[in-house]
Amino acid sequence: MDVRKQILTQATRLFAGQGYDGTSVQQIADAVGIRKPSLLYHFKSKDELRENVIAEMLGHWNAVLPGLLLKASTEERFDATMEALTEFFIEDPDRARLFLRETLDRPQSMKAMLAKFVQPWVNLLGEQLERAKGRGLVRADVDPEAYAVEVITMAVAGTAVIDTLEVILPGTPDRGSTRKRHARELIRVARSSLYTDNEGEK
Amino acid sequence: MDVRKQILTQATRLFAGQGYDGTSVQQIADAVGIRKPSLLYHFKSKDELRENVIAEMLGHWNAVLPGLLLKASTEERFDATMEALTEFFIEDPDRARLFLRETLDRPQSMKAMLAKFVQPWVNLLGEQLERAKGRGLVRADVDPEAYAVEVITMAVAGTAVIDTLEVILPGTPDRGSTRKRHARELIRVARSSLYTDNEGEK
DNA sequence: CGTCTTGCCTACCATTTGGTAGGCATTTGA
DNA sequence: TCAAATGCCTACCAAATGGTAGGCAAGACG
Repeated sequence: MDVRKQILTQATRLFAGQGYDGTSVQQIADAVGIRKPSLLYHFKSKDELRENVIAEMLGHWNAVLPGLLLKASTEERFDATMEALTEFFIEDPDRARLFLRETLDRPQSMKAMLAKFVQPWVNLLGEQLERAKGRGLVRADVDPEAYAVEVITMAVAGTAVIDTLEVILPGTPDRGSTRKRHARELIRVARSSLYTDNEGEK
Repeated sequence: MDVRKQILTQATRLFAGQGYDGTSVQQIADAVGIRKPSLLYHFKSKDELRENVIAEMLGHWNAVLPGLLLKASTEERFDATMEALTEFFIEDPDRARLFLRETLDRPQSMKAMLAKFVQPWVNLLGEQLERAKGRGLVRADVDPEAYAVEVITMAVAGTAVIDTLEVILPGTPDRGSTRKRHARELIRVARSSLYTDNEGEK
């Protein structure tokens, strides 16, 4: 079972970095250190391998996300959700790249996945935000679901491309601090555009 | 010269939709209605075709952007820049998808491009924002360049994937209105997270 | 007129692609 | 102990890939 895991790891890395079409089964086998047919013994086809790579990432996601979203929305600490979301992707930017590529390459299947796993939570969050709006906690002109979409996009895409976009940031010493700078500003933008000024800021 | 243009158009469409590696020269030729070697008569290689597709998009960009950024920063209407940026991509989402794919697929060459065409403008904007901060127009905790990166990411990636993410937005009637909803919230987020509350809001 | 260039074509090529057939050890387990 | 399953291999395959060679018609032009 160890080899299977290695294949998944290498496939994830390569798919995230070069895309599905840009990666050959041969390359993955080379990275693992086995022959191509050995790889195809573990995964019947390249497509099945892809599905397993995605499923693995979804597994991580689903293990963490629901609890977070629920906790955040009941306690009305919406920004905590987003911090956790950001952390999930920053922890391993390959996740973000993979997710983004899948969205670009297979929009239809991604729609199905989003409808199943993400939409219910966003709707729940939307209701909570709508209520918080009534109490003056959240800005009146926020479009809750659209806001969620923007923030998710910012977190996923931002993390996927930050290492490339860092050339824009002047005088940032190393990669780690660039990522931190990105994470901090992302959270600041998300928070300050959501809460009314007297509240959300502590 | 008409055929050449058609090739570029179809290649742009297909590269944006399926990626460079996911698109074959044959497919592009089919879309144009010519044979593969005829296409390779106009562009010596697939890679040269790609370069021309990118160059064409960059041409549009460079014709519009500098004037906008300059105007916006001298008049201190920073949000106007961002509205224009958003419009540029929403006008043709293939641009956003192409741009995003290129960033994922060829980060090195994208870095070079960004350093040359985008970074100077972001730095200029950064200085302006820093000054505006001193005068209490812009929030004190804004990281100007990081902010620009977040907003650019949101505009490009958001537009690239909005048609897929729309399943998250409940009860949006048609594609056009989903895009409008995205554009409005994007601008709201960017604006309200930049300006201090008494100013930027009219 | 005749030659040259342009633009497209058919025919072909080597290489790489995802995938299969089937053999050969090693481990499992009745 | 002996057969079956496991895990990896070599050898192969058809199809598709990016790209080349070279022909052929039509317009440009001295």
